[in-house]
Amino acid sequence: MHTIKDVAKKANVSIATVSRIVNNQSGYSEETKRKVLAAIKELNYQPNALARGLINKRTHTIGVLLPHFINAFGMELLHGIEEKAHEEGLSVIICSTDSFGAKTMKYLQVLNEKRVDGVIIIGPKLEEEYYDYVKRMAVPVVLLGTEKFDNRLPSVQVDNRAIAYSAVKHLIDKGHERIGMIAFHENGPSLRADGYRKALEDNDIIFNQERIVFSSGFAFEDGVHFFRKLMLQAPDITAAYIISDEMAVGAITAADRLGIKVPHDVSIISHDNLRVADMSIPKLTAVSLPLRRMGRTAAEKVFQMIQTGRPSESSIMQHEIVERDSVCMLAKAVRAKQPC
Amino acid sequence: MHTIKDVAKKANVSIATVSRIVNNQSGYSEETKRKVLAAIKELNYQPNALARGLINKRTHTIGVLLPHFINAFGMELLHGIEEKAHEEGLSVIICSTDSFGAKTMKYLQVLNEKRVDGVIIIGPKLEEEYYDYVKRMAVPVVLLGTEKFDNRLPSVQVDNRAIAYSAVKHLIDKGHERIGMIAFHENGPSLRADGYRKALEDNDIIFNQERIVFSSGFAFEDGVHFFRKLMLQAPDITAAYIISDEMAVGAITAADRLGIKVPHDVSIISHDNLRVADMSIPKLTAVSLPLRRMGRTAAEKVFQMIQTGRPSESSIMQHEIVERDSVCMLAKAVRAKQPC
DNA sequence: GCTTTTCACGTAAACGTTTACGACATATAG
DNA sequence: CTATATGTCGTAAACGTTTACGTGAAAAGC
Repeated sequence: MHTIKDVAKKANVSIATVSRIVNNQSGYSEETKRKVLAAIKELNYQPNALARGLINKRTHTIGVLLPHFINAFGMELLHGIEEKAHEEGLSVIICSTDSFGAKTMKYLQVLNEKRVDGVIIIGPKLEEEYYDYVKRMAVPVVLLGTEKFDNRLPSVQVDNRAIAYSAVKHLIDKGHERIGMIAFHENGPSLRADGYRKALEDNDIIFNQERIVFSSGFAFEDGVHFFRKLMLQAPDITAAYIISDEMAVGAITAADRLGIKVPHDVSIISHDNLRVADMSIPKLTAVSLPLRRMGRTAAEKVFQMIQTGRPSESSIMQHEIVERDSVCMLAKAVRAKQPC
Repeated sequence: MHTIKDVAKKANVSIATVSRIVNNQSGYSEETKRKVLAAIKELNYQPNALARGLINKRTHTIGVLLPHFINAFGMELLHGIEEKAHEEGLSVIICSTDSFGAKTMKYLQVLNEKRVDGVIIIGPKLEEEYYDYVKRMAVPVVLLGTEKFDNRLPSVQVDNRAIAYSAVKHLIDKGHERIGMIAFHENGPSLRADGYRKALEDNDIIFNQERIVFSSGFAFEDGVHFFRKLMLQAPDITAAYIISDEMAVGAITAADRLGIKVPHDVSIISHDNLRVADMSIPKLTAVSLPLRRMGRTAAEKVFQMIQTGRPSESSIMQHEIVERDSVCMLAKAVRAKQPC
């Protein structure tokens, strides 16, 4: 591995001149530039980013913390981040904090020691401990997720209440009234459950506790389990809003076993719109989140913050409903009993 | 951000002593150790990895090149890599070489400039250009993938011929004889198509060109398209080996539209055994690849190479068949015409 | 009690860059 | 022709560590 000194020697100039040429600043003749460039090519010299970083205080590297690696959801975000980051000349170090806990702190320390230029934290919420740490790190941090707001730090998120509202409104527009929901079990009040409730109220449908069920996860298995539970609790529903695609697929499987046809007996609208939404039978009508774009935006924000040194605004991304085959119209006449 | 000097000053010792304590070497009294540790804690000093790397020639960072980010397949591999890497104290930089091409070269350069300790390259094959470059980088490189062998570099792979053989053998064991395949269209001879053919031959079933179809991709859409094509070319098959889960799901969708029931009319065995295999209806019987473990193994190999300085052996990972619901037994009596 | 070993440190060079400063030569202005 | 500006370069300090080497004191050996 050659250093700038080797190049300088070979080109018969000082290292300062080589440096100037490499960083193309001014202060040299065309003649010497040629010589130096030739030497660089011949030795195929690559500047040492460590030495550069040491003096410039820029590593052109950001860290991404994401829980539950495997999740397709996080992957889309990560993809967006990586894409944008590399466009801006940033490398990304991934830290998968699988079992949320002590590991995260370790990762933050590593990122700090490596002097990353910024950090993106994916996840529902930010523990106080982590917040304190990143604050002391004094690098740009942006939050990327779907759940709680932490307005002490810039974030890119979606409005879960509005999303749930849209989803349920869509079902209502299709003629459904007895609408179930598989929500996520949180400590505090659930934004999505809120939106669900609000949509019902705004359309003069009375809220029925039995029609909402709280899952402990977002996976396929949770879908089959909690859909069964939902149908047990509220057998008369004609539609359901399910807060992840995987769960929705699980619900379809469960429905299949229960002899319930989707969408003929019960319509399903899901959340996220990942690849799998397009692969199930029937294809899922879903609220689509611009995950890739969210990742890009997060990367853009850290980049901006790195450049300007001042905190960025938070962004709330728009969602949209993409209609496929898991929701069907319920004619007013048949609303009573029959399937559509 | 405090440096070792600040700590030294605060503890009234030299920076050398601080360094020794931080790296816990010998050469100081318990007394001074206490003092220094106290100073470190008070300033919450974190050593600068750049400066360390500069002098130690170790960055404790590896790079991972992976094409087609989005793919769940690559994600499993990446997950394994990340897991093991962090266990060994290595950070991982991801480089998604989406559009295979010029981007890869850029990434390699970046990794080189950042002086990563090792590189893992995920992908079917290694272009000559990249090979030359990584050779010049003179860092441990391991190949991770499923396709071609490149025995100039250590790799972790699976034996695709054996896998195809197993898959087809499994179908034969279940009583099938007219077996189709959706293979991947490659320039050279396909290992998987080879295994398919061999399994037939070994069981005295004549190979029929019409029963094999070559896809240009591995995605859902390819599955629906090429399954349709397959059924047009060879309407009499009772089973098919399809080389990706997503394609298999696509095939089921296509079958559904064609009025073909899986597995009653045609059985399907797929490849990879990703999460989606468990989520389709019917659940897919599949050849399971230990992707996570493959990732771990790859990371382990680079780590080993970093430590010892000598190249590692290549590994071929074992596969297994996990039986679910997409393959059914064909009784000898009914082999002629009826479904099972 | 004197030499030798051991221990606890400090000094300074090195890692590979960037960059402020100064030196010298040439061009420009008066 | 002198004074000044401009352009091309080199020297050396700095970034934050690690580590070889040296120093002095205390401990050990005789």
